[in-house]
Amino acid sequence: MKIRVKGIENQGASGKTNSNERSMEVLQSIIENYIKNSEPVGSRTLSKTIGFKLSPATIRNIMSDLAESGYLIQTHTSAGRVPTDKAYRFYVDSLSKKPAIPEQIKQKLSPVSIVQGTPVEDILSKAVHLLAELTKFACVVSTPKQSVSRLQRIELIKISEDRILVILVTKAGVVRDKIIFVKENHSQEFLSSVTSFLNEEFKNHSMQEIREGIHQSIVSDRHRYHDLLAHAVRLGKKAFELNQPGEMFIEGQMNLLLDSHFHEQSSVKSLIDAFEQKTAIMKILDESMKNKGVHIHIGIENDYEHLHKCSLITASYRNKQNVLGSIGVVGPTSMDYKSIISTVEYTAKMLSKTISEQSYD
Amino acid sequence: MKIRVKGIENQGASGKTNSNERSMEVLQSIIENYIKNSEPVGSRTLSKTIGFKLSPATIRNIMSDLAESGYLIQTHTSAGRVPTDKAYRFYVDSLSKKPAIPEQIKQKLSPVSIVQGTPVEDILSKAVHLLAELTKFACVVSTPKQSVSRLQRIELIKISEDRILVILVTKAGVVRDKIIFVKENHSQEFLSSVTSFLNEEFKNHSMQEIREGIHQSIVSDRHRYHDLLAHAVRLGKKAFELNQPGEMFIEGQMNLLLDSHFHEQSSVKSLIDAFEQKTAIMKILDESMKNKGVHIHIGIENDYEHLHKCSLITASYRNKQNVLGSIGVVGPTSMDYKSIISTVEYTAKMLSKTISEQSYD
DNA sequence: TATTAGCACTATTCATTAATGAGTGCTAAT
DNA sequence: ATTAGCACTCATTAATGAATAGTGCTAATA
Repeated sequence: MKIRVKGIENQGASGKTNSNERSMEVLQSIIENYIKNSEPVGSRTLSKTIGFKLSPATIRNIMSDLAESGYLIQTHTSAGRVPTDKAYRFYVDSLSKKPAIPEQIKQKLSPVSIVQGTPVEDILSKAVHLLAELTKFACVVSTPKQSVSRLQRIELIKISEDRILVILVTKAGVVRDKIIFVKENHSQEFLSSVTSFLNEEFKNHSMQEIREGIHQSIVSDRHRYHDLLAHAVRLGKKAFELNQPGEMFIEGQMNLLLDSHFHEQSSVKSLIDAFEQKTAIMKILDESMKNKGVHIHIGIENDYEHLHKCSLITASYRNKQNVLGSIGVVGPTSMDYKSIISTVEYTAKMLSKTISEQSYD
Repeated sequence: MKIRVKGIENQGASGKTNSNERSMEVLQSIIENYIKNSEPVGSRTLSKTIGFKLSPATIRNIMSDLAESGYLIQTHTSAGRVPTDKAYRFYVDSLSKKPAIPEQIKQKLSPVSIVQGTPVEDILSKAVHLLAELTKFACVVSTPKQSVSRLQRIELIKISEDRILVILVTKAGVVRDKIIFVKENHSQEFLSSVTSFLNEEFKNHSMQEIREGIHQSIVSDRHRYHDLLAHAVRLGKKAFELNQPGEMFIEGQMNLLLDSHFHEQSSVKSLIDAFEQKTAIMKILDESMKNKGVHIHIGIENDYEHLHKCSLITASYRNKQNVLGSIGVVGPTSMDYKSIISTVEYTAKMLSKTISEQSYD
């Protein structure tokens, strides 16, 4: 039986790091070649692209090993090799220095291009649009979670006898509205006093805290306030109740169709499903908020089956106080990770900067 | 030279309405057949589907005439015939009685399924989502134009020394916000008095009127109000300045990809462009607000070249007072007009009903 | 001992060809 | 006016074979 150093994995077992490093380099070349041309790469081609430092035969041997270790697959006997998700993971993990952002992209993403006073939603929408334009893939951005954002101001506006318009303004600059229905016919003056009570009491608290704290207020402070203010708290409870699920903007879905990797009928159908019920992507965006930096989900790593042929690159954005949401790219597993990663990262950074400038504190 | 009754067009010229009616029926059958199967329809097939009332040969003659009059084309010599946009126009115009809406659709679109107190944007988004689900095409809806909608309430909230958050609530139930920048450091009390002045002055007026009238106020009323209120009007002017361009929600773009008619690379590219720069579709939606009922734009009738392979079915929605916007479907020219038309119509109706119930008057 | 050249083998792709079939247009018969 | 019949056209399909790109293995080589 022939003994061979088997690619990257068992570098510990065999002392020979040399042949191993070479395997890694070959794998990297294969991946970059495939990313560039979207075609299975063969030994001869590869030998050429690395400048004939290794003969096709040698490369074949290495490739064979890499295939055995699960980094490459062949679509058929006489075809070249294609990187697996495992290969992409290796590739991404071994990426160290990020490429410089092209000046053109920098300019497009410059926060200057956003008019002062623009609502946060519009900024997000613009950012995700730009990202889609730059990456030529589908892009998503999640709107700031209400629960974490801090109250800047609440307004209660009487609309009719039994309807009150609630407007919540958060420090992040997000305005949410909702109508609540009430049995009592409160006067606008009464509502105004409730408003100032709620503002005094809860300004700068997060929605989460408010929702949890408001019941306490009722209990502990009941004796302090007269009956009217008990009413007020009940009203406030209703007002803060709106726990909006958190939205998501999608842009450039159609870009994916131009990509050769999604030409097969089946994967198109998958993508449609994935975007249709947005929960899976939303979950990934949420997850991305928990840690700093860029997050990368490659193909099969995604829990959601319909995304098995996609990779997602996400990064969170924030204002001075809090992480607010995430922005990201959805593309084929063979996307150009190097440039996409840095584009997403830069976009998120600019987005954070812009929003921080617009934030109310 | 052979003389023949040439299809539908010259029915005035030849007294023989009989053969003409038959042409129409044949054309109708061809269209419906094509809509159903998306395949060129031949004389034999058609003879079968209409129950052998006419022989293939006769049908061939009729078809030949229809082709000459521009209602049918052949993709190649030995293929069946395909309806032209002109044919669809004829077909649509001759549609009279609408089919009953299936109970299932009625249920899905029932306004009951919308929670009370939902912001208008959310209602629109839900409606367009449902429409896309029902029609399996791409659907669009335009948000209420600000200019026509009437002011319910304006609020000015001090955010920082130089920033004021303006919130406009319209009678249609739309809430818009914007930050304005000011040089003077106004107190919140001052802003409150400005707020009540503006509310008193402009409640129930359309944004359009307000924008036009506010300058007059400055001129004519300057002597009536002291200096402080002149300030107020200037502030108001800035506040009402925001003439948001009117947005559009798109849903189900991906549905179009599943449609066989858009499989060719070129038409996909066209569609992407069409949805990318939304102005063309927006224009059609705007146009649709001017008249009641369902509007139909078939293929080549669209001004915008990228939409030449699409038909748009639109209908406006309204509250009790005003027409607010339009909702519509974008699909292939060979869509099932009968059912799509009635679905769009019904959706618009339900949407109007829902919004009217939510409206603030 | 690692590398490489050489060769047999395999599977795809591409162009060519031929058969099939759907459909038309025309002419003559009804 | 309608229809049957027939020649003709063109797309689609399947089959064939040549060209091509690739592998795996073995033996020669540095």
